[in-house]
Amino acid sequence: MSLFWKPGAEKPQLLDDEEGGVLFFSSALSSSSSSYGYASLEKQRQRLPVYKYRNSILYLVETHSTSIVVGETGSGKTTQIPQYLKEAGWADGGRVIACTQPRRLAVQAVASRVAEEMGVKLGDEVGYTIRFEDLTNSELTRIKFLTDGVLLREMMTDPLLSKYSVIMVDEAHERSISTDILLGLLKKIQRRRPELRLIIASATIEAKSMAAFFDTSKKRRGSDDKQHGPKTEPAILSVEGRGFNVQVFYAEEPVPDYLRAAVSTVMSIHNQEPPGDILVFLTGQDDIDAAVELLTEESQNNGKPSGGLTILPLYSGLSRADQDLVFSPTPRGKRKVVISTNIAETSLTLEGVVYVVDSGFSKQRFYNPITDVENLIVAPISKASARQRAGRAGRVRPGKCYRLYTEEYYVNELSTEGIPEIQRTSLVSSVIQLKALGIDNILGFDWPASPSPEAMIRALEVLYSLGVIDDDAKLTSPAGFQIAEIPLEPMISKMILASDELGCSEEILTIASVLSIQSIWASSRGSQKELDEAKMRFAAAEGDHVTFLNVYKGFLKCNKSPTWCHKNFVNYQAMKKVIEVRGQLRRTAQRIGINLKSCDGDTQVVRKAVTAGYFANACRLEAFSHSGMYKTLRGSQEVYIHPSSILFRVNPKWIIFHSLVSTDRQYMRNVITIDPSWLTEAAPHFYQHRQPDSFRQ
DNA sequence: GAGCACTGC
Repeated sequence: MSLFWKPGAEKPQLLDDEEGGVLFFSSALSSSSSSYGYASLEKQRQRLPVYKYRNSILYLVETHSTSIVVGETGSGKTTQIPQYLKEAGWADGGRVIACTQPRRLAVQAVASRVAEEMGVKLGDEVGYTIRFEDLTNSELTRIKFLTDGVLLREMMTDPLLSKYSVIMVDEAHERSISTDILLGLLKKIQRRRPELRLIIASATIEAKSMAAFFDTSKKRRGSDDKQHGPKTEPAILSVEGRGFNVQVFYAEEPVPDYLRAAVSTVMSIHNQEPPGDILVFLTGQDDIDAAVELLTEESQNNGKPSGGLTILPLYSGLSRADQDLVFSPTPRGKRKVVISTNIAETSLTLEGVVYVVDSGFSKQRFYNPITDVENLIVAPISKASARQRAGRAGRVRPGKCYRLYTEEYYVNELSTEGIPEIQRTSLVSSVIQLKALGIDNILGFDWPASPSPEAMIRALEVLYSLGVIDDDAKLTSPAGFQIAEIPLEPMISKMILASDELGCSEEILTIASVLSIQSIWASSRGSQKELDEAKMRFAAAEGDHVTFLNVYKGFLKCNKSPTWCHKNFVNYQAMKKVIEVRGQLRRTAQRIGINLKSCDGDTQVVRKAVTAGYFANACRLEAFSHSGMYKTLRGSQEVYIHPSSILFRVNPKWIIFHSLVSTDRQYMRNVITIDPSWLTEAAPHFYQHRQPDSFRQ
């Protein structure tokens, strides 16, 4: 540490190439090429821990089909390994080195860093591809960063990924669905392309289980020695990180209320510890808002005026402006406290954090294949998560982590790693993707972690009912192939397909785009009542989907004006995204032969198209229910219209919902009125046998 | 009259 940064001066550019969490200092980023010369960049590269392993890594990649690199935060593996490979000739002869990331932001940030280090223009020799953005040049690009989802899509046109010589799958420990599917498929590709090299890079992975997955040497024992090719047994290499030491403290006794415990822990840190920001991990918006309020109270009773704390919430539902507040520098004499969801564990990196308070819980998605319902449940985190959270305290100097659970609990109760996403979600999208890649035996697919047979069977049932697969579980033609081509949930894609015949594709493309955005309403600002009133200006008696069409129309009519959005409680950023997604879907729709046509306000055909995709979510109002209770036609599950819906308290007799949110009750979000006769029209195989009973008026 | 961890094509 011979370099010191003078307070008040511009901070040096910081770029986290490990967790995918990146903090941009835009001014530093744009001026960096002029302020840092090539030599200093080269020196920076050599100071990274991974530099010592350069030759070992190149040797392993040369001699092994698969290499597993375990590198802790700050090791430099993501930015350096692709460059080492390039320098060693792996990109010669027109070949390309690929490096995948789970997140778009990480792809962009790492690519621009590497381009800068190599002194080339981003998009030439070094490029990246994410949805909506392809900054590569097929002639020039030798190192390509991309999201793992994009690489999966690329396999649809080039199943063997033949242009790549080395594929590095980064952040593999996160075990996202796309990463797992990608790993399964890459293992298959390796058999056909022995010259392909894989690098699995991760922070805390159970390297041995990953190595076992890629180890095909046993089956080939005896022939291995005679072959001149690479060893099929994976190599494992560990690279140390560059983070500072973090001292971990545990609760002496189990904590009855983690919210209060978190607040009092923050207060005692504030009162007893030297300066440094505090990051608190809680589970969700509710918890966080409550903790902010409680902490604000406590800190005001603390003697000092305003308590010396700047307290900020952080979760994805916040507007961009509110999220950006956590990055603003802490005022002199103040201490910043950020109370956050898991978003600060991987997606966002906060500099200046010295203390972490870890509740030990997070919200996790679980899927019930019997009811086909996904739930968000507060559950204990894994040891890997706990370590990751603690590490957030050691980015700028040695830090401290306070765990609101006992050491015994950590050792005995927390699982080593989380449950892979593939075992916690509906498999409908994954199955259709594999089918489209020609993997017909889904049950026999070699997954890094197998999903449950129940979930696989349920996915096949759903796809069959949508007409995506036939009696032999093969993709139908053309419908199945068309639906696989659209990058959305198969139910939405089916809706788009149906809109072609019904002559309302323009409207359905709008609805599909809105449904794929979190929310188009500006919810965090102003009172709830005002938002509700604003919504009523767009309200359609037919339901939320048609209401979305009215908002979209208004947005176009005012020339996409931010002022109009503000006035109408519409989220401007979200609407811009709707336009973007819609544009992409429109191009995809045209490519697969869908006629673009508007139904000019005929909402009946629009609702029929929605029914074609979501018939399984049909509900009927209980005849004598005063509380607005509905029952699903399939399964007779008790459900209620969510208060955010335009049809809340209207309670039409027959409706279809887009999704369920389960809390104390099952709430239907985004509902639309239908005529029950459309159900048998849309899905005769699904509803015919139930007609006598369920359809009585 | 109540609530949406986080990604991604």
